[in-house]
Amino acid sequence: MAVEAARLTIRITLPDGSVREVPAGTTARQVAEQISQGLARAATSAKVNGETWDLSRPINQDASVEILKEDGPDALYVLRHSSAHALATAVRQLYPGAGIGFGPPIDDGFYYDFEVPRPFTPEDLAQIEEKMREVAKEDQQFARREVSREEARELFKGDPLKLERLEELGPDEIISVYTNGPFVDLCRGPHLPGTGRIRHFKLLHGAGAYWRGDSRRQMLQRIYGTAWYKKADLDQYLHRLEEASKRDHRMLGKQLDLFSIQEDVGPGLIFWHPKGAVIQFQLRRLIEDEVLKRGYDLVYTPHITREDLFRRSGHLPLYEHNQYPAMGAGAGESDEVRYRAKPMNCPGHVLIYSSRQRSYRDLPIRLAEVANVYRNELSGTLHGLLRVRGLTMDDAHIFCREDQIEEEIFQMLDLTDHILGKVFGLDYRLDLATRPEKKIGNDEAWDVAEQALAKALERRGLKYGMDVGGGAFYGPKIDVKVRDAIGREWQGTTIQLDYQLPLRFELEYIGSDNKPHRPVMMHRAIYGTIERFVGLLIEHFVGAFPVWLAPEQVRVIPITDDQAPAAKKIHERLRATAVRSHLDDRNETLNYRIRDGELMKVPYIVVVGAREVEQGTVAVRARGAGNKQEILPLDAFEQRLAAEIASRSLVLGKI
RNA sequence: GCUGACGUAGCUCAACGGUAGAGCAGCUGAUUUGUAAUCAGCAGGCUAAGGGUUCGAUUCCCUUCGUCAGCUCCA
Repeated sequence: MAVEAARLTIRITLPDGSVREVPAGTTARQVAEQISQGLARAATSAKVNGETWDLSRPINQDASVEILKEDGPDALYVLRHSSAHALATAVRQLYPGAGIGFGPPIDDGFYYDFEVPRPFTPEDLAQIEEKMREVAKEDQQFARREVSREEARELFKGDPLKLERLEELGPDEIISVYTNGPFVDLCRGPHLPGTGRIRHFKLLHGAGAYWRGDSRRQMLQRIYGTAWYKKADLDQYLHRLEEASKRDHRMLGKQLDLFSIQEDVGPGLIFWHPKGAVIQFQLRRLIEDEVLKRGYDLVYTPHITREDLFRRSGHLPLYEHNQYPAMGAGAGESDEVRYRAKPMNCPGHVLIYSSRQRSYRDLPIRLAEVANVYRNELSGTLHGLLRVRGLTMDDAHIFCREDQIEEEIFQMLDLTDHILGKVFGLDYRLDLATRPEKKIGNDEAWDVAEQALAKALERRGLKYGMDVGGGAFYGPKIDVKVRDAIGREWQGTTIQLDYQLPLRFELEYIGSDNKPHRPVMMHRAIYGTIERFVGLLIEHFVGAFPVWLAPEQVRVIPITDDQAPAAKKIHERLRATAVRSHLDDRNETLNYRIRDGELMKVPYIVVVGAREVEQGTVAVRARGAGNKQEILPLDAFEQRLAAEIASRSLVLGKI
């Protein structure tokens, strides 16, 4: 204590490496003012020894200090955090009894959760936004204060949600509260100097949200908003939201006539129209060809099975909430027999494995099946193709010896990269998901399994994140998150290790020691599900598929009826070489038909006029190329097209 | 499943509690087109379904189904 008191000055190191000696207790704002008034005005917060701090918080020790202006993610987080407080301030003024939950900054914005007797209506939101503008105009200063636990309890005695949070703070944690105008919040901070810096914001929507994210607890009313330092940034963000909705696969699916979901049949069940079915067909072909090259065998298994199978596998009762209820027995069977639609293929593949004796020489056995399964997903979670109840998994199960695990995982990661990275050009991110709360099997087995996955990932030199508690109930997994063009992440590929099913089904192989051993089992799906994958592809390509995947690859358009027979011949010749060609000889203008072809995102429009018929050429218009057409002999076009399809080129016109 | 909003022609959208409309698509005819919408005519609806209030309901209320956003869950 005596030593500290003796230190009247501290050393502040700035980003450029320069050092300033200032009195202890100097704030970042004072440091900024020393540098320049302009910097002080532009400052939003500061990085003190790597932590984001309020400008007004006294610095009492030697520190590195960086003044944060309005650019950069940290400064935006501060703005949005303060915006959340301004929102809560407004809500508290309009609804004095409102309980306050959490109000954090998030990507692109912020939210705050309120406990109110009646949910907010859109009109309420407009009114709240108005009030929030007043709060911003008043430029209420944010004041940070550290308080004792007792003091905090007193401060928030009317806020049960805050009290609950308060009691979770550890004994060593600093309890800080922030005050702006009439509003006090238990909050770690940091904040802007005042609400006056919150200028360009918009409340987006309200929604229910469970307190603490727990569906057993009360539902609070969450208000989402976005905030930016510059008006241009706000406008750009709102514009981006609009653009994003234009590439929504549900809308494009309708426009391009790819698929439908019909109320008469039920939610989450997909009708693949001819054009969408083409895409599914190509994906099936691709993966089936590829796994055959990689030593898998294809199998087919029943869609319904006796429910005892799922009892033995452990799906019942653990996974029952996701399964459709049991249906009755087949004719002639006992009334006590029940059947279930399969939610997963693993038990079926296990039965193929166990249908005969296996030798260590047979392993690994890799069984693949592009199969439909049915899962009774909660209605509120369904979302176009991205979350459905009738799923088509490109599923496979690998049965192998312990010493083969790492190599098999390694190979699966290679297959994943081949399909996602090379063929489709998608960026993806890996997560290692560990044991969940609801699980089967003991912790020792989980330890071994989790380590095996980590080892394979590391051997491949892949970066991965941890998803603690995110594993399947039967084993840990490596999940692949695919980012679509809008930036949202979806789980696609999944690679799962499973020690449980082999145990439950008492799987065996005869080892070189002539004794029975238990194989290890792995589950994996590269696309994840065809539905989700196609949905992602639609959004990724904005419906403009590469030629090999395009439902309609070529549209042949005769200029007048005189060329219709010749155009028909060209179309039929293309179709005979398995090119997906369509003839558009409708009684419409050329412009009309070109426009229609472009809107349907057909890669190549082949125009046939009198000159082309005479010379045996075609006038090819590539999608999106405007009126830059290319005239070439039909043979040459055919060859180029064939090469482009065969190479699965992602870029139009490139082989 | 939960909270809220929404559901009108094939699609996108209008219509104070007072006879349901438009554009596109479709059909018929004219037109025969050289690279993003030719013209005219016609047809298209138990306003998601069911119940209620009312002289009268697309409009107000209730129930069910579905969609959307978010939460929870998940491929």
